Amino acid sequence: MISDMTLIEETSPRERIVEAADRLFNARGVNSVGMDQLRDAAGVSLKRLYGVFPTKEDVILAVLEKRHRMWTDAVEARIAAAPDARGKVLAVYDFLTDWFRDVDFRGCMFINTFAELGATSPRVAAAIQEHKAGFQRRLADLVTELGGPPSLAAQLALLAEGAQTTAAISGGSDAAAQAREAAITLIDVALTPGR
Amino acid sequence: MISDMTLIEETSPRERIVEAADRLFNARGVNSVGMDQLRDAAGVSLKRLYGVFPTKEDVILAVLEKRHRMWTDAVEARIAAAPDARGKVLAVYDFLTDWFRDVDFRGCMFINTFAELGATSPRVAAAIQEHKAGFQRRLADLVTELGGPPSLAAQLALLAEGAQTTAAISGGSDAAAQAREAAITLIDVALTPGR
DNA sequence: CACTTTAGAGAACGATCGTTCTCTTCGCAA
DNA sequence: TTGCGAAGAGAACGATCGTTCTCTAAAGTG
Repeated sequence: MISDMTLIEETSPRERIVEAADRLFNARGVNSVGMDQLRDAAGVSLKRLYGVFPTKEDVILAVLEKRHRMWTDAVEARIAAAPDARGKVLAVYDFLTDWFRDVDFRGCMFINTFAELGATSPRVAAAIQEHKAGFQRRLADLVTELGGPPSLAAQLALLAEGAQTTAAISGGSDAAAQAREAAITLIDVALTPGR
Repeated sequence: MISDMTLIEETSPRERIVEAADRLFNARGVNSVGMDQLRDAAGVSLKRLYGVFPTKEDVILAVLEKRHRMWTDAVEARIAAAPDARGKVLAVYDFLTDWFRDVDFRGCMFINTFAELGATSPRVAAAIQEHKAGFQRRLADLVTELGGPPSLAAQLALLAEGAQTTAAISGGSDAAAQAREAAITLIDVALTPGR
């Protein structure tokens, strides 16, 4: 025994499960992926799978947590790289542009999962609402730094959400560019002293 | 025999099936409703159900068609009641306001169904894309009447889509009002000669 | 080495799904 | 009345789901 704490040699079973679940859930939806396929994709026995996650709902919640973390980190990296407050707000749409170009993009998993389980699983619904609320809060902070009113933040959030569903359904990554253009207009108007 | 054409005495079995399916699909999602529950809700035998719709996918397509018709009719009624071109564009968001207030509102069924079946059923995916494309075309026509550029129509569509997902997930019908406000701003800027 | 614990492989279980089949009843033409 | 086609009620089927159980091999401990 090398250490008394659990040691991660390559990648832990938990990580492999979450990673495989993320990939499969994103590609085919939550309900279309069975636990057996999860076991095969993760290279883990069913016993261990259920040892780590007692329920499929727990797997889903873990995937959503990971998505939330990666999404937030990627957006924050974009924001941090922007030079000024205005650029920080627009960085959100730059992130969307890159994201929509990803070959694996199949829409926002939070929106998709809410459509599948929102009416059935309260825990999943709450996690999704928390994610969206967190994004809106972050956007509100950025808008406040910019000197804009809270109503502007709400409008910018609508543009981001609309871009995600439009990109998912109609395809094409230009939804992000259109959202960015609209955001620029809304910001300029909100920050113009006259009117 | 009263007539040689099929006579609709009360409501036809087909209508009853589609109406029940619409209500159940909207409330719990497409995959969570079985054909047996559909039979019970429609008051129809399984044999007749499968006689009218050979497949569950056909039921879903029929429900989407009905939704598309009712959605389009309701929006067009709002548009027709507006006095001028600008009001006709804003009528779209007035419709959203009313819609989100409906106690049965559970998000846009097209978005929800795409999340559930978009990756699995090409026919369903195509119907959904056609619905969204039709909305964008109608919006583009209204914007053209207004004298605005096509890019404005795309931006206004993003606001409408974002309002629908936001209202579905975060609840509250104020998403429509926020979208309307943003739309006013975008329209005003696009129609202002200077700049 | 003997023994206990652990974990892997996968069969099995009960539920539910979409779909089909069986059985029975009913309405109606001859 | 007799015979027949249509339709309702619901059992049944095969597949798949989430979850649990069994069996066996391996590994750590005395």
